[in-house]
Amino acid sequence: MNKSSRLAPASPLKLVRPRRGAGRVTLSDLAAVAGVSAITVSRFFQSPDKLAEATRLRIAELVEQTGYVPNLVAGGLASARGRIVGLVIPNVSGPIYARSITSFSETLAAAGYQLLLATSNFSMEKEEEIIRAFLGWSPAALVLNGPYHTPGTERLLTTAGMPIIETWDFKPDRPHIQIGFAHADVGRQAAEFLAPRGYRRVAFAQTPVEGDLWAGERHRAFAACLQQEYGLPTRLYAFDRMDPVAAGGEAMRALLRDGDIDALFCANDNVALGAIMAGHRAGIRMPQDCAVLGFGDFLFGASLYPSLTTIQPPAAIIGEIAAQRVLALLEGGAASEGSDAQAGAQQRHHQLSCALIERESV
Amino acid sequence: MNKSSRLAPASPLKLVRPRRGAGRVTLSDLAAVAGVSAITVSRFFQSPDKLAEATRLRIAELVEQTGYVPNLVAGGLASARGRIVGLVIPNVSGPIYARSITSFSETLAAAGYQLLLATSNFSMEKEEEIIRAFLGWSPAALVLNGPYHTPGTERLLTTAGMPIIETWDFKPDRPHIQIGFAHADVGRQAAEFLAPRGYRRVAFAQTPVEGDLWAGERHRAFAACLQQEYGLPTRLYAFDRMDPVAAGGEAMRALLRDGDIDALFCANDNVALGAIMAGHRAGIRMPQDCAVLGFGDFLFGASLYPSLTTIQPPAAIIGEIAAQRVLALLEGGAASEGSDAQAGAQQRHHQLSCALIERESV
DNA sequence: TTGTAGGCGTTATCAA
DNA sequence: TTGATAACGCCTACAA
Repeated sequence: MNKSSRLAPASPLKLVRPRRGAGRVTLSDLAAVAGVSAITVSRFFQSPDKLAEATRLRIAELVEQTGYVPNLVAGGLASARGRIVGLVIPNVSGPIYARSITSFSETLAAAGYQLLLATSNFSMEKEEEIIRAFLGWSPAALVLNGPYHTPGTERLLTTAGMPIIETWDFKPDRPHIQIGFAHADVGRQAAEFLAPRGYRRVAFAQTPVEGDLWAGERHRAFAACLQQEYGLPTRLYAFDRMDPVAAGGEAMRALLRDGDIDALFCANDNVALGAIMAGHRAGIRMPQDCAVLGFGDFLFGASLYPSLTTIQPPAAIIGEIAAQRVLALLEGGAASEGSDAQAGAQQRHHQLSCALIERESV
Repeated sequence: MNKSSRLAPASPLKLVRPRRGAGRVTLSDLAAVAGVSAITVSRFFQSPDKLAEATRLRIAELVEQTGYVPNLVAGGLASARGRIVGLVIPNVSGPIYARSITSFSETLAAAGYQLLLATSNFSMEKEEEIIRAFLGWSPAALVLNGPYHTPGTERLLTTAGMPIIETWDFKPDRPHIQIGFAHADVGRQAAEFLAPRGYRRVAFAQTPVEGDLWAGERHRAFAACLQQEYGLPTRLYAFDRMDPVAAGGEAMRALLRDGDIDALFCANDNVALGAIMAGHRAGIRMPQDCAVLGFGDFLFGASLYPSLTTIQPPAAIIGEIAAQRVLALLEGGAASEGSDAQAGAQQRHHQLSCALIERESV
């Protein structure tokens, strides 16, 4: 069948190449040289324990000598399940998702899965495009950020026929697996941390990143909790068209001009960094003149002056659970999203919480 | 041929599903409904202009109604060139590579390519594993960081038969396409910036990230240039087992203890951030008591106090050129790495340079 | 402008 | 423990 399965006369291991394909050594080439059938070589990779010792060794040697790498594209087509997982995130630049990606991809890689990655830049339309493109690769699973999608995306997802996981948020009524935390909880957490410490004139510094709906959720819950539980108003400082650190700086400058704020909850640690640096430049003492609370627990928080009190999302955990969840669903054979009766059902959703890291800035 | 190409009696668009495959609508299904052959539907996606207006419209409508997504796995197998590009980077957490990934993936996505991503964590062995796994997907191209690989990787690369691009470094004698800058140049650039400004007691703050060989290259060239051109010694502050920001803090504290350093060149901006914050904590004035020079031009540099003078690597440009280079090689049909006579030859290597962003800290 | 035939490299299925 | 055969869904080559 395979015309390339004869050997070049001179060197027994330099195999003749096929005409159209990638030009690589194939399973059949190896099989011909080893004197077995292709399926036997296939089994060498799939379930080596089902081969006779001698066969296994012979094939192992050949694989070593030829540098054969199985064609996963062909395998994916034949088995209808490629070992590839699609991950769509808002951006890679923010340290906030980076930690999730790292733990996610490392856990998956250990199980032999590869990561198809694309960034939506906080745009639901772009997310839909990406998902459509991903689906063409029949990924084993799809991991998205949060529950905000276009109707088109929702339609794609319901018919996708593979595990769909939404991360970094928690909305219990969703049809897909959820691994994350409620951003409203974070807002309340911040309010209930600041108010009892005597802060009465409180503000929120918004991130300038358009489409980051979560920052808005944190802000609303923060303000609502302060109002309802403590009768306190919240001022909002928001600036467009700049990076988050600069926006934090602007917020701090505006706040000092207004002169009546004693605690600033920042949309994230980058914003907080900008606020703190602007505070230094203005010569104020922190937290005495103005306390600063962050969100994200970025790398630099502990090294700032004052070191940053912040709310730490379970970034690495999210990535790890997502990966484990994917693997459990796939390896367990319960790959269909409708299989609620399976083992996954009781822990379909993972509601996590954020830790408040108390340092100097509050 | 395709047993699923008949319609279910009740609803004209609910297609019968095949037995073994992914269970999705296929090209043949669509073709049967449209009353054309499969290849015509294929052409609808490949070269729509070659179809008759009426045919195109009919197929377009069907695609819309069924939500058909072409199976890229099958397409990749048939055409031996999947629209997928492998990218291996040291890590996603550092903002330094993030910008490259973003511009790279966005340029590629616009051309319909997907990104297979994995992180080597600065380990050459892990890089080899990743590349081996990637090769199984027959990526259209492979983009790596720098020229440091295991012998096994080198072997894989020479026989891979696809464009290989090494980024973020520049070593002209490499067999693969290079897009980056010489880190030694950065070291010299720093030396020739500091020395003429009267800084005589100079130190380098090393990053604690093991395997980041480039920081070492910058340091060596920095020290060598200062020694040879200006007769100045360079002190090295290096700390292990901590994050880069903390290492910068330690460096600054050590430096202040030693009391005889007036300029600190940091392995990157995270290290510089730590140094500046430790400076604030110690109550020194910067740059008067100690100047700080960074590398990387991270987001926060402009917002620090003092704002950070730093060396800006062409991160986004690297990603963009890499993507364009990949596309040119692929679309131009010159996908083979040996095709030097092609258009790519004269700009095979791209040596870029870094800009020195002068702000307040030096 | 459209179609036919055959193959891409692997795995599922069934049989030995 | 191993093999023969037929998909998997699409694309290339060639033909009409």
